[in-house]
Amino acid sequence: MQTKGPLPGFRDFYPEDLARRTAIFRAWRAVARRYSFVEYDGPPLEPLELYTAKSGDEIAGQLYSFEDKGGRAVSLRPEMTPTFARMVAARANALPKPVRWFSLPQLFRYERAQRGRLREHFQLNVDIVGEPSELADAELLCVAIDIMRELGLGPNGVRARVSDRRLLNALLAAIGVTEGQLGAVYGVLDKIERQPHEISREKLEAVGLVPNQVERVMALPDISSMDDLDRDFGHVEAAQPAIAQFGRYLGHLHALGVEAWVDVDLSIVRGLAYYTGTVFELFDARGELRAICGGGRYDNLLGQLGGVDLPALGFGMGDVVLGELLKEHGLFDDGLAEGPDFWVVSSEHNAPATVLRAAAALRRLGYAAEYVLNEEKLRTQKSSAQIKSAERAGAAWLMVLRDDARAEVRPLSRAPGAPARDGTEIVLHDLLDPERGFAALAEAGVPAPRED
RNA sequence: GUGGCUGUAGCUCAAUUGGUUAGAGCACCGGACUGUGGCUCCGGGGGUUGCGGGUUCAAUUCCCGUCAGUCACCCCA
Repeated sequence: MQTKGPLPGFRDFYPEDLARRTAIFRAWRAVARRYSFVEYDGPPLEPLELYTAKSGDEIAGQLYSFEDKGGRAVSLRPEMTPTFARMVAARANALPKPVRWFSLPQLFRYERAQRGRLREHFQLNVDIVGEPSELADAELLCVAIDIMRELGLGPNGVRARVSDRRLLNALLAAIGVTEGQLGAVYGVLDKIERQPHEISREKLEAVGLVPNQVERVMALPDISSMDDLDRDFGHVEAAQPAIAQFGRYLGHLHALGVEAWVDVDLSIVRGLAYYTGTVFELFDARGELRAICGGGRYDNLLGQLGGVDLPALGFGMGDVVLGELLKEHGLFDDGLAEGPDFWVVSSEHNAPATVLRAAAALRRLGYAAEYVLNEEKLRTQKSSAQIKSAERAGAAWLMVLRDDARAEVRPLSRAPGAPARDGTEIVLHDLLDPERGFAALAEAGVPAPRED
């Protein structure tokens, strides 16, 4: 039933949903920082021309754009790169190179929603500016792969498919593909897995490739190693620099310890035209979902967008497909319950106000504390019923009041059917002093409060 | 934007060839088990069957439209 709810393609985040999102964000930030990237952000709403100027009308049809009350043509951001380019360009001379920035923007597009593709999503953006070395390319991909590792996904669950446009251009030139045919050939390679080979061949013939050229293009996706490259193109003098460069890239990935994830795949093209060098995509190993992540080197884009001639590379990783994959692998099950640290239970021997004082003291110490939020129940409800509430709330510890001066502290969780364990008695007054309070709780086995 | 499939309680699903007041489990709320627990038992709230029209004595069921979801195409930052 769907009478009211979020707009099509938008999501409500219930606490359990937000907990999953937060888990993804945590992994993103943790790994990015581990590689010494720093976080930035920009406006979610930008001038429309920021996006139409770059690639013409290519994505204009999918922009979530409108006119604001001041008559300005504006758009919710569909991607972060133009904003990033503007910000970097504005301080290009002052920033130490290479620039290593990341961001977690919420992005928007206006198109029909389908699985893994909504009108709104969060996308980690990681970019490096000012470094032409393939060491930077390797570092960048390593970040993306390390995030998979951080989330519990190994080489059996996720594959990184890598290619390089400079390499591909060199190989296509060796085959005899002309500049004018390049775009069409890219298109065929991009779809070669999803489209019958007959169609691919027809399209290649349609742009003027002779049968021998068609077969050599169709064979490019079979190249999966440096050995394959040497075998098929080792004799082509003009292709050697690009082949060697790609080899260095793979070598760095090996040294960084992520080689097990990486597959050479020359059919990885990436849709947008601005990539100039390495390109890569991360996929679930079963190939059931859309790409988890995509990126590469775009050495000319900062010049076009921001007017500064700096090499750059980056990737985007969305939360939607990633979330589906984590759900499939059952990696979302733990750590979702955010219950209180303590549940304070009243007894017939204490005044209700004592419950409030005990909870307040725990909270001042930094613990999350809860109790039955109903005065009548606080006076009369049996402790068994209160403990039942504590369980449902997911509390970690019970503080059962003995009277107005003392309480028993014990862990709530226990094996089903096991008898209740005896707790440790503490003096409530001790909680008012941090030093004595933490000491008393430590004696009962309670860890220090979490800080986050 | 184009086409296919699907819409019944918060969730998963029932309801005879079209037939009376649309049911169950889980979840939620309350209570009992006469003061330290996941069990068990009892009770309760909750639906204009997505919405609107049509056919019919009668529509959850058949037809049309619409909205939403989903899949494919287009596209993919």
